[in-house]
Amino acid sequence: MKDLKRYLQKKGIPSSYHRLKILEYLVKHRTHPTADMIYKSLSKKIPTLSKTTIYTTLKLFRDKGIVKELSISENETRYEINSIPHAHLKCIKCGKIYDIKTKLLLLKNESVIEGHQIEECHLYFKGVCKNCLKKQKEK
Amino acid sequence: MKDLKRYLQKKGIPSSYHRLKILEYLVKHRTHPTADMIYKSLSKKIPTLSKTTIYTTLKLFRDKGIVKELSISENETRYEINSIPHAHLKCIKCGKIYDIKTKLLLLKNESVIEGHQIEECHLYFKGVCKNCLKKQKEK
DNA sequence: ATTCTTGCAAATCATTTGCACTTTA
DNA sequence: TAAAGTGCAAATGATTTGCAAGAAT
Repeated sequence: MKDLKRYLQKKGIPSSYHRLKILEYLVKHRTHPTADMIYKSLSKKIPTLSKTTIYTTLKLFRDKGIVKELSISENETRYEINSIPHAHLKCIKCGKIYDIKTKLLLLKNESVIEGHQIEECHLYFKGVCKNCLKKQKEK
Repeated sequence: MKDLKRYLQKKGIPSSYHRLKILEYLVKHRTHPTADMIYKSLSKKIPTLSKTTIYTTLKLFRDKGIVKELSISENETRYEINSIPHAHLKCIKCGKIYDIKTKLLLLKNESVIEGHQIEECHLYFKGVCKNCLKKQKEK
């Protein structure tokens, strides 16, 4: 918890109880949660917590480079702690999102492709995850 | 227009005036439009057209493999005629979406990655498009 | 005559906003 | 005490749904 506090400060974000808890959640749950998932989980222990704070905090974290927004889901934004570049797979059966190792995303910031200046690179797969495949076979 | 009609029928979709017009729009405007953009443009000439029809038709087209949905924009779904695989760049200045040629997306359907069965592959870039770069330099 | 297509209005759901209250430096 | 953080309720905006009317086969 102290580490998280220091981490926020290093990123230029004054730490508050809510921010620490949201950051802690993201560190512990590498499940690419939605704002609502974070809210539902944290509000059990922090009844006064509001969704607005979740949204405000996630935007702040994003602007400071602490989290990344994934638009792999059509209707909802998902969040993950910023880390080494990787791809994502969303399972069309169970909806879970998996990290996928890849070397493709190592293109440097400010690369130029077809005349455009690239800042971000997202590689998404959709398909059936290995757990759902296993369940299918068992039937 | 007759070609479009035939095209729909080949895909197993009974053609109707509205469906043809929506398909025609998508063929002519390779701008990855939203449902609303299609609606705004077509309803000028077809005042009775409703947004519900746009949504219904786009879902039908998607299910029949005629269009692809892009979730490169956070809050809105964008559509394009299904064609050879390519990547996309969304300009963070002007919002335009560009097609990007790439060989990376030629992985076959049903490929398996890390145990998961892949059905779709999306490669998105975000950055500054060449037109916006040019405008920046001119200042 | 039955089935498909369409349109309207209302509902839904994620996210944002305005504003007032509270906490903190 | 001013600035930052938070919460509530209402607003927004994209998409969906229920249902009834219209068109097509």
